[in-house]
Amino acid sequence: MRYVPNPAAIGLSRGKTGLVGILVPTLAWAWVLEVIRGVAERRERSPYELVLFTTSSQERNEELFGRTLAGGLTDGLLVMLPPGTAEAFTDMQRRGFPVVLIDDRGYHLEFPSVSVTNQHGAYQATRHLLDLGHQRIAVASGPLDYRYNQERLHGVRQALGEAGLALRDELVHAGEPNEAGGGAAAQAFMGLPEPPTAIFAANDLISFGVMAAAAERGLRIPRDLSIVGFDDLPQAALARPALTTVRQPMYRIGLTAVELLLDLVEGRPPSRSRIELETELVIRESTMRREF
Amino acid sequence: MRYVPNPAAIGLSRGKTGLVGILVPTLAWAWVLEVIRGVAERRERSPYELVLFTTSSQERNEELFGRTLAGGLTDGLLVMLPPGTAEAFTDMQRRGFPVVLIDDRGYHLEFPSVSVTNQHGAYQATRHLLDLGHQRIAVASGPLDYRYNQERLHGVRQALGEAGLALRDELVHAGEPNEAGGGAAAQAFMGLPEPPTAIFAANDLISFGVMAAAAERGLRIPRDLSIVGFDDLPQAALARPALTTVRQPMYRIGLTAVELLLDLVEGRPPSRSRIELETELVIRESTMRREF
DNA sequence: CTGAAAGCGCTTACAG
DNA sequence: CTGAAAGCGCTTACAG
Repeated sequence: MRYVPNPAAIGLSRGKTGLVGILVPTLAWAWVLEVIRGVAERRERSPYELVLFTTSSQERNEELFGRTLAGGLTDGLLVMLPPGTAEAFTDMQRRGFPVVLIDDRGYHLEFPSVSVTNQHGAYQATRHLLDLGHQRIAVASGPLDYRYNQERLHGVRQALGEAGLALRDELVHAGEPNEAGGGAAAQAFMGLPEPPTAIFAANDLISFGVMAAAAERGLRIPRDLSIVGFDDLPQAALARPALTTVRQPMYRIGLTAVELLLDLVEGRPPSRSRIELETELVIRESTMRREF
Repeated sequence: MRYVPNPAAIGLSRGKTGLVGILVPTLAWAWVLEVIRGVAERRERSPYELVLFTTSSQERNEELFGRTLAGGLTDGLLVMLPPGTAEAFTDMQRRGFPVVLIDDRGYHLEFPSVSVTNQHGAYQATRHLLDLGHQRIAVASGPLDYRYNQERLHGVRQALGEAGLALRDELVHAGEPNEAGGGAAAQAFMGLPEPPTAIFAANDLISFGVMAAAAERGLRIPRDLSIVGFDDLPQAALARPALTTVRQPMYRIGLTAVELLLDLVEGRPPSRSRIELETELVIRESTMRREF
């Protein structure tokens, strides 16, 4: 009556563990947590439990993961992949172990994946700035070895190109994907003979760094400088001024990714294995018509 | 060479699974995520993996959990316990299964637990308001069947008592622990013949609701009304005005709780089994000297 | 000290 | 259709 089957025994005899894993680089980023929330809530309607793997300490490298995971701890894995750490997972994937990549559809064409329209999002953001009369638009990017940063840069180039403008080298800064990187970018741009009138930042944290650095130099946002971010973190709406940004549907990314993974784990052919979700431009207070 | 032992087989033969679980009511609350971050990062330095259980859908009730978990999925469990759902865990605990409660040391005296100085935090917040000259101080509480809300209320009473003041019934409102509850409390208080000049809210979300409702009525914060919250959510520092609040060390709660759990799981006698962490009053912009 | 066997608690293919 | 047996991949107590 109060019988509870032993999961380890079931796992051993059936060759399935009833666990599904998610591997994240860190839990310190708000958007990672939103993805996990999407995963966890969708998972509740499935018989699988969720194992949370983190890689924030360097010791747990890809080999360790390849082992732990390929060894049969989980039946399938969601991966937010840091660049250059794909080999172990490629191997797992080849042996038929279900792996779904989140937000990295570029590098590993053989993997099922869920990502967002990075290029189109950046395109929309840039169009918004162009529509407001801005011509000198700079890009405060994160590291360009991340595929999605490349895609966002392409989106900016595309919009500028359609307007007959080129993106000059001095108006692109690739640095850390956080406030410090934004500060560095702002400093570089503001030292230019002709500083930009608007900045597209590859994520919201960079935007906040730009805003802080601009404020320090006495620049008023958006009057003196328009800023668009990317992500729509919870802080974006609360910042002063509230940040215009490209929203990523983090929760839906997580939800979609588990659904795809569960299909693979249970042997159902998924309807699509490379899914791209729409971003959305959220216009708030940090952008305005160019007045000078 | 590339041998990877099978966790299910190890688990079956050794009677240990190498997994440790955390059961949370929801992932929608920022502070829950901070606790998880503390747990996950501390866990990295251990051989255990982390299973994330959520109860946000009502279907997964305590019995289901008692079964899944007692059945041997994990070697130990961290529990953020909703009130009145303790029975299954009490049972597990009695049978020697390691369970550590987070933030609920009141109800279940037999459990190891990690909590914060709720009463003292509220005491400090209230003292701060008294020091600013406030005499009519109201409490916008969450549900009083949560032990920590009771403790916070006691802290307020204690500070008022020391100042020779009593907390009158009409100055206590217990409602939902969110913005809506804060709005309702504000409405109740502002309709009073003698409205309060300061409000202690049992959490930050309630504070935000109070602030919004006050703003709607044309009250300026802190000039017309001082507000203190509890939690120090990320939004607290970004709110307008920035919220004075009692900080809970969420990250450290998580970290401390896993350490305690790992001690129990590995049979080490923990140094302390009922741990209370210090809160800290963070004074920002939402409180000021009473001027009328 | 080494190595073969039993056992952990299930599932499933198979004999009756 | 029912029930006893084999097997999943380890660990560990035990025989040699």
